[in-house]
Amino acid sequence: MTNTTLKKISGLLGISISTVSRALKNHPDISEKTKIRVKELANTLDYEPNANAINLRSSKSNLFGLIVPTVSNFFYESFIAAVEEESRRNNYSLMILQSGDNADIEGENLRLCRQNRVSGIFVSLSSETVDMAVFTKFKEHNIPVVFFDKVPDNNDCNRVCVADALSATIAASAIIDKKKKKILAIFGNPNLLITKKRLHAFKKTIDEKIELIIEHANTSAEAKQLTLNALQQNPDTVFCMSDEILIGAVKAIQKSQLKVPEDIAIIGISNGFIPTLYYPEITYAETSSYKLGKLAFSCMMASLAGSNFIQELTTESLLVEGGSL
Amino acid sequence: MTNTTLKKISGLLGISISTVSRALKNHPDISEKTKIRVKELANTLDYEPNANAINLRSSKSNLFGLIVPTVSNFFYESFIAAVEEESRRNNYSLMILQSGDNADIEGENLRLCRQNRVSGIFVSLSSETVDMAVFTKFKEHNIPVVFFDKVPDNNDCNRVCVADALSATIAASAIIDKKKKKILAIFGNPNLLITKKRLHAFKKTIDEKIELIIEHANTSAEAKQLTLNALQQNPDTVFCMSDEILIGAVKAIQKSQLKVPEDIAIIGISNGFIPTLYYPEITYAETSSYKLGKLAFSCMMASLAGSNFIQELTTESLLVEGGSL
DNA sequence: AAAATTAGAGCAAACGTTTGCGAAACGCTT
DNA sequence: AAGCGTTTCGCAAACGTTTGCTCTAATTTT
Repeated sequence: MTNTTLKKISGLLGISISTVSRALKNHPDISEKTKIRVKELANTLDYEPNANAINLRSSKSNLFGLIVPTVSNFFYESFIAAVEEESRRNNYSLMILQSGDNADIEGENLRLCRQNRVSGIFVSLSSETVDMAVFTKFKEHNIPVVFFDKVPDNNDCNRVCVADALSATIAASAIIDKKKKKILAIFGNPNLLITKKRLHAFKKTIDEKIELIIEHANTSAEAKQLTLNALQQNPDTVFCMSDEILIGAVKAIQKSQLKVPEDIAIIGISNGFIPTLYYPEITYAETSSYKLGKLAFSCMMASLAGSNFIQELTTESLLVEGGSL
Repeated sequence: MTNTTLKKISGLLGISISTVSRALKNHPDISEKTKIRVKELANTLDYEPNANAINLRSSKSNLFGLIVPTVSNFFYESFIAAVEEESRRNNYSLMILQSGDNADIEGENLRLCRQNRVSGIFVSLSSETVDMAVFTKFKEHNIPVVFFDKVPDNNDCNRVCVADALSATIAASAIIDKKKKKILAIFGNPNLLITKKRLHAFKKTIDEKIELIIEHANTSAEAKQLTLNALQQNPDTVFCMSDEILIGAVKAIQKSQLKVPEDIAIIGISNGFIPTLYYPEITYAETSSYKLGKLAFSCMMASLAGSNFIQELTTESLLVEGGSL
C-alpha cells in the first residue's frame, strides 16, 4: 500500500490540497463539516505527514545529531538516555552515530549530520581527532555544537563536563576523613585533560603527611597489573580515577584475597553502575553522565534560543558511600 | 550563512541547476571543464546535498528506526552498536528511540518512524505492549519489522533471539563435565518466555543424579538475598540465568567470603561484559547481543530485498571459560 | 436595495533534488 | 549544401507540505 498524502485525500474528497492541510490543522477558515470529513478519511487511511516534505518546506529538521566513539559504554549510554528523553519531550528526534574512535568515520558522521540539516549536534571527540576545522563549518551555518566528555582544548566552544576537579576533591576529602595514611592513586592517560584536572585537584587536597603513590594506567588490564605490583608497598587505600581503572584494581585486590575495607580501602570516581556490582559496594564520588546529558541538552536549547554565550558547564558531584572505605 | 544549494551554485556559475546536479554526479553528458568549475565552487561553498529533498524526491529515506525500552542497558548497547555499524556500512542512518517500557511512548515512537518514512524498524517490545495492531500498519506499508529480545508471541513476524535453549544446555553440560553434585540454579521471572526456554533446557540437560535447587529472582537484590539463604544448603555450584541475577549472586558469595571456585563454583549466561569484572572471571555461556545485532541487520536486509520469508533466527552460543567453574 | 463584510475554499509558489525529454551547436559525411 | 550524429546543456515536472493571496457566495450593514 502506497503512503497516504494530502493529495490523495483531497482527490478522494473532491476538495483542494490546501483545504485538506488546513482542515487537519484546525484552521479557522475551514468549516466543521469539512474538517470532520477530512479527519475521518485521514484516519481510516492512516495518514501520517511526510516529515521530509515538512522539513524541506520549513527548512527545519527538529533533529539532533549525537556522535560518540562508541555507544557501547556505560558512561555514554546514560548520557544518551538523558538526551533522548529530553529530545522527545521537546519534539526533537535524535540521530546517533558512532565514530569508533576513528577521525575519518567521525568526519563522515558529521557530513551526515549536515546533509540531514540537523538543528544541532552533541559530540564526544574521537581520540584521533586533531582537525577542528570540520566543526567550524557548523558554526558558520549556525548549527550549535555542544561538546561533552572528550572536549577540545580551545575554549571558544560550548562544553559540558562532569565535575572533574570537584569529584577528585570529594574523594580525597573522604580519604582524609578516614585518616588513611598511604594511598595508591591510579589515574588514566596523563595526556588527557580529564586526567590532569583530576590529578591536580586530588594532589592539592591530599595532606602532605599522607603518603601518595601515583600511577597511570590506560586500560583495565594495566590497572590490574599495576595494582598487583603496588600492593607490595602495603597501601591502606586505593583511589581509582575512573570505572575502567576501578575494574582492574578490584580484580587485583580480589586476586590478592585482601578484605575490603579492613585490609585495604577503595574509593573511586564513577558514574554509579560499576561500584554497585561488588560486595562491599565501592564508595565513589559521583559524576553522573545522566545528569551530564540533561545539562548538555539545556546548553543546546540555550544555544538554539540564540544565546551566543559560549560556556563551559560542569555537573555537580557528591559522595556515594558504599562499604569500601 | 545560509546553506548552499544547487540553485545557488548554478546562479553563481550562470548555468542551469540540472547541469550542476549532473556535474556533481559525474554524469557523462557534462563536459570536463564544467564539471571542474562546478566541483570547485561546490567545494569552497561547502555544499552538502539536502537529505530531505533527496528523500522526498526519491521516496526513500535510507533510515532505520530502532526502538528499545531503554538505551541504558548493557544488553541493548551492544546490540545498538552492531546495528549502527552495519547501517553505516550500508549507507543507512539510524534513529534510536526509547519507549521507557511505556506503550504510549512506544506508539508515539512508531508514529515518528512512519512520519520519517523509515525503511524498516528494529523493535524490542516494551513490557506493557499488548496491542499489536500498531505493527500491522507497518506491514501494510511494506516496512519490514524485525523484533529482537522482547519479541511478540505470534509467529507471523520476523524475530531474532539469542540462543536461549542452547546457552542453557551449554552451561548445564559444563557443570556436568566438572562433576558437580549440588547446584543452585537461579532463573528470572517465571512468566517470561526467555525464562521458560532456559529453565526447560537446563533441567533437561542436568542429570537426575545431580541435586538441583531452583529459584526465581526478578532483581539483582532478590538474587543476592536468595543466594545468601540458599548457601545454607551448601551447593557446590551456582548457575545464573542472566547478568542481573549473576550480579546479585556474586555479591552474596563475596559477602559470605567463599572462595571461587574452590568453595563454590559459578557459571552464568551472559552477554560477556559483567563476567569479566570479577576475579576470577566468571565462566559463562555467551549470548552475544552484538552478534544478535548483526543477525537482526541481515534479517532486515533480507526483508528489504523482498524476502517474504518470515523467520525466527537465533544466534549461536559458546562456552567462555573464566576461572569460576 | 446597494454596499460592505465575512465565511469558506482554491491557486500557485516555494522548499532542493533528480531526470526524461528536447534543443542548440558543432563536426562529419555524402 | 543538405543531412546526420554527437556533445553539451536547459526546461519542466515531480516528490508532499505550507501559506499568502485571490475568489465566490452568503451574510450583514447602511
